[in-house]
Amino acid sequence: MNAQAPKGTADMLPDVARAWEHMQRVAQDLFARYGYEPAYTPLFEHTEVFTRGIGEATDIVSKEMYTFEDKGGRSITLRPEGTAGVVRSALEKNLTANGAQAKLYYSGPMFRYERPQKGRMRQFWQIGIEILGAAEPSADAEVIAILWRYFEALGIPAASMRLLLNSMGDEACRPRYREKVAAFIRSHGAELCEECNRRADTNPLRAFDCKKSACVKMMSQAPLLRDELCNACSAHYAAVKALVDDLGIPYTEEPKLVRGLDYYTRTVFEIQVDAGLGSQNAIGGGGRYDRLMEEYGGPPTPGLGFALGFERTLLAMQAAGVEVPSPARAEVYVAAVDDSVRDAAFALAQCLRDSGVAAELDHQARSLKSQMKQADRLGARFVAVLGPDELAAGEITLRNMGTKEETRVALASAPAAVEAALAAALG
RNA sequence: GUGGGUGUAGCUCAGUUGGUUAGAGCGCCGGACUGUGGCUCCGGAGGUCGCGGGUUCAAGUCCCGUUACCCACCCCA
Repeated sequence: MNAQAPKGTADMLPDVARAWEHMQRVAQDLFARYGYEPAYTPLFEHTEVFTRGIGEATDIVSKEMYTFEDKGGRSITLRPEGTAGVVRSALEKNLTANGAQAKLYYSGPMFRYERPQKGRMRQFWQIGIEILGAAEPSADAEVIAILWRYFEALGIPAASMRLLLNSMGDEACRPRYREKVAAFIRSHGAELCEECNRRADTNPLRAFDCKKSACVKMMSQAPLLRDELCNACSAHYAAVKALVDDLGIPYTEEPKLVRGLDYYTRTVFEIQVDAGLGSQNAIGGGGRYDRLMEEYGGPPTPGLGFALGFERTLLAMQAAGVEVPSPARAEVYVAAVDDSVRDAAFALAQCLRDSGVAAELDHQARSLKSQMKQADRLGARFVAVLGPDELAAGEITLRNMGTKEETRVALASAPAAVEAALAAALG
């Protein structure tokens, strides 16, 4: 059989998995301080959850979803992002009934059928938060602050991060603006690419995302939503900016930041870095989606959130020279001198582990020398040597790997002696 | 979906104008006064040279195809 992982997937082996767990721990600790609670929704949903939420015309829905029919004839899709499922769940379970507020965070794999490259996978992991039922600008600023602080907490220097901010408007001003952009594209069709011309009908705002130089140039003269926002959106945006200013978090207004999902309203934001990500640059982003729950048939419920990419964030951390903490695999290595004491060594290791000490021992019947080498490699501070001599005397030889000092300790009180020795060595 | 690059030991790679048993470093295993690590020395294990055709007396080395990975376009986390 073919032992290769499918295209666009990657095994998370110890080095990466350790980083992943570290990132999760930092996230859990930080998010909890802001009052967010964990919530895990299914990895797959009814396809409609995504088509209605993300939007039929988006790249994600139109060409990147893993969609299949299950044995019951339902159309199922592996989640390409996390927000849609969380909002669907909040609606199903009535988490925001009677004006209640829900603050949730999650992490897990997302799936998009794309050509993989640096910082872009078919299965990729995201950590995200969502706050539902909160319409005030302070919610926007809180979510932005969490994302910023999270990257800082991981060791990515603030100076290497760029926070982009924009407002997408709402149902009062966006449709009007959309038509203006569509009209602009049609009137300059000759100078824009084919794709952008098509966008005039499907999703005119995406023309701002086009990378072709002619389009970039032309679109830079297109009307900006900033100038078309209704009073309410304009006031909301101003309030968010003022709050982020007060937090001392630097940002750049990017009127062309439109993001790839249709559900966004008002505030959208993205954090980018330049090093380590190949041709990608966004490590996290999000925005407000005040109409999403209604789109699912629920009551009008404001909400917003962010998602950050694990793989990209790790790349950014590596580019910044961040060392992921990695504990020693063993505090004590139990070495058996020969076969006659292996069972006793095994029992000793278990005893140490039961008392809370990280203990390792050999399972390959290796020589004592090889076991010592192994102990060194694993970073063990002590080796408990158990041989026929020790066993006969009811003792072990405890070797301090740093000082090479050896002391005889009673086997029966080994755990306590080891703990004391470890405490002394560390203190 | 399109384009470019690369596929040789666990890892990083070298393999000359096609020519005898395919190499190095690191890692791994064992040994260097019979029960002891980090340095050094010695020895050892480990490779269908991505896969399939073709050219040739002879191919890791040339040609064709195929596949995988990487990178880029597109888009996004």
